[in-house]
Amino acid sequence: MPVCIVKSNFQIGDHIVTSLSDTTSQVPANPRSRPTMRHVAALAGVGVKTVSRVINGEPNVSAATIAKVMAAARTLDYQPDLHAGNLRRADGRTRTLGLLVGSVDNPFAGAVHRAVEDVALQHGVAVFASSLDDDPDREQESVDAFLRRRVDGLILTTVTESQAYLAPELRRGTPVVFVDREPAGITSDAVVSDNADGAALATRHLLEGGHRRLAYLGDRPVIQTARERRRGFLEELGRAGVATRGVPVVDGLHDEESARAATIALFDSPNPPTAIFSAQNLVTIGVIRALRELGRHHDTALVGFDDVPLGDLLDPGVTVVAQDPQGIGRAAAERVFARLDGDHSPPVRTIVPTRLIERGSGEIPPRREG
Amino acid sequence: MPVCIVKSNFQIGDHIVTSLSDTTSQVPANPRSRPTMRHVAALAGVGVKTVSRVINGEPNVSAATIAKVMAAARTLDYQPDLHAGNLRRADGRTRTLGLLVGSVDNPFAGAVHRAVEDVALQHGVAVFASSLDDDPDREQESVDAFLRRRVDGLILTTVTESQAYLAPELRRGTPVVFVDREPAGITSDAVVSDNADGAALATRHLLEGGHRRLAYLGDRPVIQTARERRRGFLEELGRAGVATRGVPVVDGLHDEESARAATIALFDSPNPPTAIFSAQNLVTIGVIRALRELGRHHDTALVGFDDVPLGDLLDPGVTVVAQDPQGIGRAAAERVFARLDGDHSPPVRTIVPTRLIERGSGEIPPRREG
DNA sequence: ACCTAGCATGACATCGTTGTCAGGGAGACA
DNA sequence: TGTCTCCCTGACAACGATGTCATGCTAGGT
Repeated sequence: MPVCIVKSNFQIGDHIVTSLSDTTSQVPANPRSRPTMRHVAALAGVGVKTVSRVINGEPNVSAATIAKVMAAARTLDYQPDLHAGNLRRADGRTRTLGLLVGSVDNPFAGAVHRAVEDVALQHGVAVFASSLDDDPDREQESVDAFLRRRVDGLILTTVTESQAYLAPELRRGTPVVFVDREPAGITSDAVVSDNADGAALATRHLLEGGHRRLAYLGDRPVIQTARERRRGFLEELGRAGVATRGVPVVDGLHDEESARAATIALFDSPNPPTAIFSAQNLVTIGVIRALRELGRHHDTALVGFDDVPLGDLLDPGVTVVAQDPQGIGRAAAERVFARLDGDHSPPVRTIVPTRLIERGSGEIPPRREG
Repeated sequence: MPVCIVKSNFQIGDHIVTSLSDTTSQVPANPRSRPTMRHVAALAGVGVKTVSRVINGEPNVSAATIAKVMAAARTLDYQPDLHAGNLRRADGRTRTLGLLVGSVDNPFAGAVHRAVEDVALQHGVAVFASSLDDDPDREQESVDAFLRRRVDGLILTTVTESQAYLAPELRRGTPVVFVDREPAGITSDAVVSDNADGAALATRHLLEGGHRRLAYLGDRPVIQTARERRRGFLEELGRAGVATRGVPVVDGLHDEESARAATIALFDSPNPPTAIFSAQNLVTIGVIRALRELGRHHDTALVGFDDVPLGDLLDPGVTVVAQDPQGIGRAAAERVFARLDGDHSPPVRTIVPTRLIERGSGEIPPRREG
């Protein structure tokens, strides 16, 4: 059937017969090889540049030629090679974007990713997504992998001490937007929640509930947001005139299990806290598990930073300071595209607001004891 | 500062001075342009091919030359262009993989994605991730975008009626692995849960609990897994000798809200079900919300297909037939790499087992009434 | 001193595409 | 009929890298 079409449409110009090697016959020699513009051109009986014009919708091609070329392209199932085109194309854009998040298997990152993808899709841009796993080496490797593939822009969550290694790339004009955590050793656009402020909000909520024996459970201090949240917690206690000496501050919790163990240890002391601020979503879940095990989930207040899936269906409902991962992802992607569209204004820090969602656990009053 | 280094290291060979145009001076003219191998070669005072050898770790380069080239590459912050190399490279691999999932913002897809990424990382392969949104057009566009970027392999969740459009690509030898849903109109590797079997397992569990008035709530029948799960449910009822006439089978539920509404409607009938099988995770959540609103969550049994985040912390705990998204992702990625490594055996269907997790909601006994 | 083998190196063509440019043909206008 | 456009079209170089091949050099054997 395709042979039919070939015969009826195909006219060989002498120059083609003499100049083409046997690897470039009118139809790819074996079906395992991929058709190129030259194959399409030969089959349509036109020059490669004309095929290029048709494929890219350039003007000044006759309707008859367009039809011939489209037919040939369809017959061969031709797909243009974006990267080959890019090599020569003036703007040098790969229409590709690199996204680095904590882990793609994490509700916060998933929402960020989805928002980025939606904005990218409108621009015809594909997204590389990688997981950071809070490993500096993985960060470097991911960024390298992105740059070797010549992404048009980067959206990064980082864990290295300094991102100065990105300075040359920034000078070359590649947009880099930091999400979730602010950059160090370099200035560039950033889209973040106000972590200190959100933590203070959570803390104030507990203080206003009458609690005075609070505890902080959070992630490792190498993580910038963890430091900010701890700062917000402690500063709010200071503002309220609560002595921070003796306030349990447990750092370095990275998953449910460590948070659960830390919580249990906390209640093994003579004067356990009446309220807990857990500064990360996995930590919050670990705390919930521990409180249930201890049977303290109805007499210990809990406010978490970052929302927890189905937090409203638990008993008690989980009060959280929720971030807006969708908003963060969208804003970050929009920054990238604004930069690509020629926005050369100084770097901006976009702060996406957090909000307190009261669901019960944060409204438990202090126990009267001790 | 960089100028210093340049001066001390740089030796110009005559042939370079005469042959290079002004656009290719020893250092990129302005810092916005990206250094190429020619820049590195000029700065190191060697030929481009030698730079290529060093960058790719090919043998037969003297230690001194290697040092010179590395120094030059570091000075210029050179990053090889993977796609340009690919154009000429024998194997034609982009070390890139396309992954299409329901939505990257979905716990099941997140786990699949993460597992795929981990396997890919071991092979030095980057992953494009896109969301399908159960939209056939989006499927086609995503696959096109992947192919134009010459991914080495595809891992796809699909929603088109037929994936025959992939036949030419398959003939060219691109590995295509279908995940979660089986392909139609084409044969290729697939990695899926046994949906009918899992649904039957859930149904049997409810029947063994003594229930006879069951209801099915599921996703749109255009989705292959939705059809399979419904089939498993109905066939199990048949095997148990329960008449399927009059059994409420509600299709087309796509999100929490529609599932919630459908559940409420179900209880608006004279003889509501004593047990519900919800065939998708968002549907399960919608059902839970509805049952709570109606105050029936402690007297109506519920088994969901696919796990629900924090399902063990709810009251009652959510009994589910859990899939193994990690296992699915890993198996799919391993199939792709096996094919890339030359495995030409016939397509295989890998079935990743499901398992029943009893947490309470599925063990509620039937109400005695009516 | 001569030959040979093998290492080290760079010139050149090439991958698939697009930018540039030149040329041919048709129609408009004098 | 002759010119001047404008539209179509294809040859060719170029993008940044690698495969191929030829060449120069050094060390080793006679």
